[in-house]
Amino acid sequence: MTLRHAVLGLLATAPGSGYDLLKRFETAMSSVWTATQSQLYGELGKLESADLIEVSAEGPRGRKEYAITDAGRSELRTWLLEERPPAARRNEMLLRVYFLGEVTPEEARGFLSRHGDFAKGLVDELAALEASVDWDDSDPSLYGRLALEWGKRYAAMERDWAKWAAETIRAARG
Amino acid sequence: MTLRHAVLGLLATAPGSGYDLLKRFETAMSSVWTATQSQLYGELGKLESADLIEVSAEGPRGRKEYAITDAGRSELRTWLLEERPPAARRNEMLLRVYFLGEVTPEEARGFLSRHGDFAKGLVDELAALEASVDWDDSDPSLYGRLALEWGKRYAAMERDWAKWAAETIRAARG
DNA sequence: GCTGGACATGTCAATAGTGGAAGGTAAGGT
DNA sequence: ACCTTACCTTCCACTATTGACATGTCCAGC
Repeated sequence: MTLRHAVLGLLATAPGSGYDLLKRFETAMSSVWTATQSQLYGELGKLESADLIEVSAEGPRGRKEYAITDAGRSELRTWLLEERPPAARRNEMLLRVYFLGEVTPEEARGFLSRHGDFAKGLVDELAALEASVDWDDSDPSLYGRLALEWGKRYAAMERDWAKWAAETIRAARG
Repeated sequence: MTLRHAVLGLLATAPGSGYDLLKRFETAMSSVWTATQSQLYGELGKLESADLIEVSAEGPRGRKEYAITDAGRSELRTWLLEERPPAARRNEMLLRVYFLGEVTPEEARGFLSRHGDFAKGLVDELAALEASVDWDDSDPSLYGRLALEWGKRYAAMERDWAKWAAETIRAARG
């Protein structure tokens, strides 16, 4: 039931059509949550049926702009504050690490080194992104900044871990 | 197609029945990948049809022990070395952070503080786990140790980030 | 001998998510 | 006028995942 709340959250920030929301998923939120067209339009229909959102305007080309309702805002608050975010239980990269005993130590180090390079690139990208954004003092940008900082720390952690892991393999297996 | 490779990886380490694998998913791998019964037995059937695994023994209670085939090992290697792990694109906790502007700053700090406590608990748990395990020098334990270290670093990163984030909110909004 | 718990596999219905095709409208440039 | 591009929604087929239910066997302790 998370897509539902992602949509509610986006509409709580500002009303928009399915097409608008799709763009927001593809850009600002792409590293946090994603949705495809089919999923999104389906969810909008369900949310409207449940009276958590409503059509606030209609535009050209059949465009329907949705806005969150009071019931929707209340549902969003409940999700934010009363439900515990489940601990993440899937990580494809780590799954591979688990099975790295199936290849040679050299190959395993190669895998980790590629991953480390990727994380290093990400660190730079996020730093550049942060520098390029004009951080005003409004709420949305404050919380977006917290999320961006999380990304930076995550990427740095993976970069350092990958380096350490490759060295550990070398020490243990050559 | 990741469950497929998770199963192949487990069977590459040691043969086992569906029931065995389920236990391994629930314990050793629970923070890395999960699978339910229905998914697992279904996947075992598909993998057998594709000749990536085979029944290596039958036991009491209809038990079928599966073992990986050469084709399966080759598929596993390809997945490990030639496919790029996709960047994670969903994080429910971060999604909530994104929308924290919908609640008061006090509530937002409460959310982050609870999350920080959770991460702190995890750091301790993982440290205890590490201390309790008898790390011999075999391959599986080397790579399991790398994964465990990742978990420790991840939890520590989240703990520190949550603390920083709560302080940042206090500084900006009180 | 019985019984409860662990072992073991299988099916079903429902929801979540992916990818693509189809069908159409509006606006802007040439 | 024409054409391209962006806008916008809807539908469909497929795979992945969850959770519950069904069914039965073996084994240890009483």
